[in-house]
Amino acid sequence: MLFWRYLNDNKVKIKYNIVMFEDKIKDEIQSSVSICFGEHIKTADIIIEKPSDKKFGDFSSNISFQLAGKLKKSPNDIAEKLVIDLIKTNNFEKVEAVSGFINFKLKKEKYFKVLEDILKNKESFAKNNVLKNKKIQVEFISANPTGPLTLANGRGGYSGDTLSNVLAFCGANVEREYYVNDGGNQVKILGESVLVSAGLLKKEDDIYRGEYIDKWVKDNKKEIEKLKEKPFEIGYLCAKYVMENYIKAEVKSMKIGFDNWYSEKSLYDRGLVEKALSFLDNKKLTYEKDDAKWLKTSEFGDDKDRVIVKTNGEYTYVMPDIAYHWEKFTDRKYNQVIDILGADHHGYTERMLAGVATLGYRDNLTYILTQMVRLVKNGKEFRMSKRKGVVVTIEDLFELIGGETSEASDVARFFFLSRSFNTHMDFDLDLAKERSEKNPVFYVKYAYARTYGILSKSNKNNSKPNLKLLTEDAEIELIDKLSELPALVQMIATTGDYPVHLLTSYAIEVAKKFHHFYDKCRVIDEENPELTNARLSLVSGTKIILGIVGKDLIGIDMPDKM
RNA sequence: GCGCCCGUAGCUCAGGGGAUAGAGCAGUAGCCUUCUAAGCUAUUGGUCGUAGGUUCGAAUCCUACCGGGCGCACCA
Repeated sequence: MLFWRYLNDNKVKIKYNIVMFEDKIKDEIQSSVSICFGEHIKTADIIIEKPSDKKFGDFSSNISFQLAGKLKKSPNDIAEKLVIDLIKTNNFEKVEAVSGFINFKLKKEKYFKVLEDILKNKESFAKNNVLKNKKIQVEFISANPTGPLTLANGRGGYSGDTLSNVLAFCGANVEREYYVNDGGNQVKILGESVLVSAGLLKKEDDIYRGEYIDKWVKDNKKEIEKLKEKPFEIGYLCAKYVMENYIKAEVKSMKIGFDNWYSEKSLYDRGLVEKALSFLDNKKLTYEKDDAKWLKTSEFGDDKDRVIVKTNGEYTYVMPDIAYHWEKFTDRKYNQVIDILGADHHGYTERMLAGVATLGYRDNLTYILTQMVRLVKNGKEFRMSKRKGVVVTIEDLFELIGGETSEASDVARFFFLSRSFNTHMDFDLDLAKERSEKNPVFYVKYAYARTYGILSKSNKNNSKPNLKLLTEDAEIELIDKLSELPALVQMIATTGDYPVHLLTSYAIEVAKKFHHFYDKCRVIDEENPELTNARLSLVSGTKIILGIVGKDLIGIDMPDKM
């Protein structure tokens, strides 16, 4: 009930939802309690929920349980007494007491207003302004430029992209950023790996291997020979190649658009690392010990202080990363930065949060950790052959899913997004490969294609639809489901852990309600143009909502035909 | 040893104080001279890891334990 608890707890008004009746219900309950029992209860203490089972009505209240102890009466007696008073208002078709709960059923015409709003406002139906004037950066993927993107990057990548979409829907000024680690030790290691591949260096451990390195070596023999004493420079060149030919291409095939590709090396080139360091020095947050320089992160929640300048004078990774975040807040002035990382970095996040706390921006930085992913095929973990390198790359994944890249990416996106970040995920290749109703992605896409099919088949009728004709359960339930989107979007953007996975569940639910409606209610009926017109409105509304959730938020293509 | 995450149907996962615990896949039985059957309907299947505690009420919160994953560098 996270969703409904949010609606009860939120301090911000939900822009539009059928739940706008919530406040009215609370007032009515308050007044009835006062009339029936002479007790005053604050509306803030009244909880309205939306029961999962429709037969319990549209809303329910557990107020009787809260009052039972105080009044020394059974919840059901209290509920029954309250119902008699509550039913006097005319908002509800039915108010009843069921095993202590009070259940409310809305009059049907309350739903028509929602559908009118969807048709009138289209995309903006789901938008709101709660993050207006907020400059938010979502940093994600940020994989080292030492090799192609992997499965884990896929999860983080799609999550970051979709979260950005949601934040933008709430009025935020969102920037997507990829931090290119082209300045650290891993670049030198990449350079050494190149030399190993070229036969100019003997080294067994701590090197990268893969076809992409061998290929680059083959095309750049001369250059490598010339720079063989400077592994960092070789690594830098190779990293550039990897960025351009692998990572950027993969990001593009994932249909993710970054606003910034931010270079780590540029931090050094612009002297920002020194600047950040002297800032910390001046604040007396550093000290010398054992010939190294330490940052007092333990004063900010870390379990011990961290070295930022090594004995040999080099920076540890902590220093440029702190400089990077410092720059985000002081120069670029983001109100909020959300970093998405794989769970194997969780030790790192604690350290960085402490590090950023020394700068005074602890509350402006949020880390999202996505748990591990493994591929499963025929019930067993799938592994790549040694020849291509042990890790599964994004390209491998798309190939395994099959079909066109764009479609494979949509499948991958939907699959990754349908699990909460905390779930250790098994990616079911057999289901992903399935191009049928079994695969939830196609289930949702098919619903959209159906709306298009019906609309294109119908004759345009410009007379104002009479929505009151939509009285079937299947119709009302569909509208009800459509009405939830605005609150869902807002909840995802403003709840601490950003549960974007709820979008895919929602898309499936809408598709399900729509398919059900399709089965129960014939839309185009020449004998009954008025009803046809009303139902076409509902189909249009569904198409709008599925379009928003699929295209604008989740970020998959929604085809007109399948 | 310490820290983070997970343990829910045969499988993959939602739900994270409320009413008989949900979905998809797998299984079973039906539905196409009618807007796309890539669909719909019905149905089988669960001691919510274990044991305590808090509560009118616990899958949900607390504690301990048992399983599994991942982290605990002057690597990044």
